[in-house]
Amino acid sequence: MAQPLFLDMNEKQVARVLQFGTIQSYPRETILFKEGDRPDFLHLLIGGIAELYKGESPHECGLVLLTQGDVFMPAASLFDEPYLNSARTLTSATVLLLRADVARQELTRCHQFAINVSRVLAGQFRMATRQIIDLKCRSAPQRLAAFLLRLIEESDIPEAAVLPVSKRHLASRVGIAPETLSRTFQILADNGLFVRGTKVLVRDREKIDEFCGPEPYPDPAETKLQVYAL
Amino acid sequence: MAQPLFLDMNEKQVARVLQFGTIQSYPRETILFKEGDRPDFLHLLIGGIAELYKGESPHECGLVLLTQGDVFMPAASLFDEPYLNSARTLTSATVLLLRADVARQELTRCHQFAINVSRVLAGQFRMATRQIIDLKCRSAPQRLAAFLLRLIEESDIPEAAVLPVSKRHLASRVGIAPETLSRTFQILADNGLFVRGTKVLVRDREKIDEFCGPEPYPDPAETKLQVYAL
DNA sequence: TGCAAGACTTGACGCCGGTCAAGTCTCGGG
DNA sequence: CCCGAGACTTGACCGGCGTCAAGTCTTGCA
Repeated sequence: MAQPLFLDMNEKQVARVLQFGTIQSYPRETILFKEGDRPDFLHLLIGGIAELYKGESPHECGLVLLTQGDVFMPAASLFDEPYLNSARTLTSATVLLLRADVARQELTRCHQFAINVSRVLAGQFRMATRQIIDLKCRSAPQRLAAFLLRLIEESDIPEAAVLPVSKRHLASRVGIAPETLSRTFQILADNGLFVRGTKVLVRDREKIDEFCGPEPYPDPAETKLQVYAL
Repeated sequence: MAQPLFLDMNEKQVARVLQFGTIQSYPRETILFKEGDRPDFLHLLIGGIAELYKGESPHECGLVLLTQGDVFMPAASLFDEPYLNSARTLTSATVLLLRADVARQELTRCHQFAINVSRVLAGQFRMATRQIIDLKCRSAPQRLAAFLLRLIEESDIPEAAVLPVSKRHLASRVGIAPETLSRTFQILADNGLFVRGTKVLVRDREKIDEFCGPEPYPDPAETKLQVYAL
């Protein structure tokens, strides 16, 4: 596991953070923590998909999708602030739980760990900034297209991808109603991007890039601040 | 200046970061950097008000307002990533310019600086998260009310405040058109929050808190991750 | 294999908020 | 003192997206 949090740390240092850590497997739709909670653990997602979300059942809305390798909200865990949002698994998932107090201590003890934390936080901040830009500068169809294109970048299949979550969750992540999502797929089909079932397919790259509008997401090759979140 | 970036660092360490640093004063509406630029400097705002924004003149939109003590996008400067957005002064402003390469080196040299960077980034990330929540879970009037209430928290006058920027910029920050802003003030007036000219006044605290909906912003007294941005 | 529950789609409709256009108000400069 | 430009407001209109209500399609399970 090339965990950015442990980059360039020696074995002893890593062992110190992992001390008292446990690996847990959860079924789908398991709540990991709720907004307002005090963080006891630093969560590292090892497998499966999880979601950060806000609000209660009829009015909840998704904030981020987390995939393998992602860290949950170190901003809260590492500085002992209450969570701003809740988290749950969407698929069955396995999580590495590190004790927050141990991690916090390592922050003050190991310089390299502090550097790594900075880098991870910087990456997450840029992700968040991009999402703000998306919400403020793009229409719903543009946001959806941009999201799908990013999905395609990260897939191994060229110019295609598979939806990692249900359309309901996808809608929530993109910030639209599920009904609107369906209709929006039709709009995208007219612009070179097709979705049928869980398969996503680019038929006209140029047209859909154009449709997306500003910032076709900066060249990922340039990005040293690795973040896996969607 | 109680700059969180320099917290608990000794004089020598601070001096090293400040080396080659310069203080600049700019008139209003000066562009400090543009999206896509490579960061040469780490900007610290010493006085005045600045804005992070995205896009070109007719389609631009404001992301954050920065005030005294704020750091501009360390996520970009400290890890040598291109800026995701542009920045400009709104009022005349004075800025401390630190060389990005010097700061980057200090990150790897001084443990305490790395810790401070983590804390600042964590605070900025939580700010960003809150804004995402605002955009996805709140209506325009709720966002505006929440923004004004936060302004009031930070003002010295109890239950009142003065708008720090023009209404056009305020509208842009909240994510609505200037015309909508005007109309929205009337809605807020019916709910206990009055704005006339540049003066903001709470007449019915309970009613406006209720109107704001979810998350009346967590008790600032609890928040150790100091951020001044609006 | 068949049913029931949930996921997804489609249609009708309404409202929030954006846009365009025409005022009014403010303020600095000739 | 008046003018003009820009900030702000007000009104009319419209389109995007949410909501409600029926469908249809999928899937797990008996």
